[in-house]
Amino acid sequence: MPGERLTADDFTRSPVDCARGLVGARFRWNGCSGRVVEVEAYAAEGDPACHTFSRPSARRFVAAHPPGTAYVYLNYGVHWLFNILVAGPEGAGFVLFRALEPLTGVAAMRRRRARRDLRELCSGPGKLTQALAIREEAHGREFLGGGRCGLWREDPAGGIQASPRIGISRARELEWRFTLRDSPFLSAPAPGGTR
DNA sequence: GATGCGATTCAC
DNA sequence: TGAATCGCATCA
Repeated sequence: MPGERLTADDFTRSPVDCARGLVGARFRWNGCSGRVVEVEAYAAEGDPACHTFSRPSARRFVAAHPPGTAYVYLNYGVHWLFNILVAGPEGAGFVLFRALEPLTGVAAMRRRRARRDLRELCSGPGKLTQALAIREEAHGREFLGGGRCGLWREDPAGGIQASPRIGISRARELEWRFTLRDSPFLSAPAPGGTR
């Protein structure tokens, strides 16, 4: 049973707090849903790995949209990556969704992914957008209050681990990747300690 | 206008 | 281990 629904207000703390607080949450998107088992935080200020560091367009996006807005972009010219905009007194940034534990709509996920194993459906930022059919049309959308999409708080039973973010070249020292401990649905094992 | 680089995934 | 593939930033 999902807990209370998340609103834009839940994305007004720091990007790190928002990311950590999302682990375990139920994510629903147009008939599919999953448990959030892996996210990363990116800070608009002082984080060289964040798009805002080198992209004026990302800075314009942050300035022009409210917290809770979807930030979706094409990576490597191949994969759509899904983020949620964070904006508040503690700073702005993004939470990148990196992996889900599939819960409902599994047949559609399997069809879109052309994979059968549950662990191969949403175990990566590009995989989960393909499984849930999240594409560029979601970019800039306020989806938290929608009837078919949204997030619901849920206890991260098992605990949360913090570890370095994946696939970045800058600011590797920051442990801003948050994973549900021992989940078999992660994009990669988490080496970090309990947090 | 041309060049280089990715918050990745999958096949080889 | 390397190809696929393209928007955006940077430079000429």
